[in-house]
Amino acid sequence: MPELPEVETVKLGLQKLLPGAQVVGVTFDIDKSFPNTLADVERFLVGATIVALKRRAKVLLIELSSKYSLLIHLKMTGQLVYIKSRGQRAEGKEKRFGAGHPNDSLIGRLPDKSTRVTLDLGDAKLYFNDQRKFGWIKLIPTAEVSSIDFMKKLGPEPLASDFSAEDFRARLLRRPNANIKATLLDQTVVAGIGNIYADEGLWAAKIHPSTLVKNVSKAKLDILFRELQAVLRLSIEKGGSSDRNYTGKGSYISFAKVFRKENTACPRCGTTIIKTRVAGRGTHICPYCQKAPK
DNA sequence: CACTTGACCTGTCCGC
DNA sequence: TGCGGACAGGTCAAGT
Repeated sequence: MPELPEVETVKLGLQKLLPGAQVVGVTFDIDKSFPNTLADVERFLVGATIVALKRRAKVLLIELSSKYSLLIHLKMTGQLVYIKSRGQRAEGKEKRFGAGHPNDSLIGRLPDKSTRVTLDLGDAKLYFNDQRKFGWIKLIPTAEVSSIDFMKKLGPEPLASDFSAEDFRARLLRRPNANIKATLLDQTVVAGIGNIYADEGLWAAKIHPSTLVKNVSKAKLDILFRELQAVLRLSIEKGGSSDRNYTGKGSYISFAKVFRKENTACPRCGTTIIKTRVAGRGTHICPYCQKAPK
């Protein structure tokens, strides 16, 4: 899925389009993607006005005037597509957000078989598409959002102004015997880091992803903290990594140093980047800069 | 308990 | 062209 920078990009894009819009209708199937009851949806979603967009970790929050919020997790292939209704459509009004989608070329012919939920906003529609069906949308009272299981377990936001290198180190060290990549991917340790930014951060800090947390020096953990923040910030600035998330944006992936760069030269030392497997995930490293632990 | 691996789904790509 | 298997930016349950 979209990781923290991608979801932040979705939020920033939709923030310009959704607030003030009224939800006049909803089309969905009650399934794992959207577990709420029809009664709840009719009562707290239909008729409500969108008030604000927020993000926590990789979750997008759409706050409604009904005091409920839509929580959206895009997981691997989730995507939000905003399309002005026919007749009111102006050039460039189709905006797609989130992971790449095989039907991008069919934009304007939604819904399609990957569409799980359609919000009718009167003069526009917002589609939640998710090919692999891992993603979800939940309608939850805004006051209870932070106390649902998923949100409760999340670690701190890595870019929060009060999140320090000391906090970062202390939290990683709660899993001393796990490898550092798995620990970075653990959302209860730090929220929002996924496979791309774990690989990029570890490369920047010259740490092999298989290294046990307890074997990474304090100095290296401090460097990792700084580099991860830098990589997340740069990606947000570039509009995230999703190659097709919304037209003309999402250029971070072209700034990636190792992610999906196997068989190319390490920009630091020239050694060929390799792809391997760590923590059950495809993992990209420079075998010279990132020495494997003994 | 700490940590790792498989499953969840659908689609694509790659080798035979 | 067809088929099997591996893989995909995430998270949870089940396994060791």
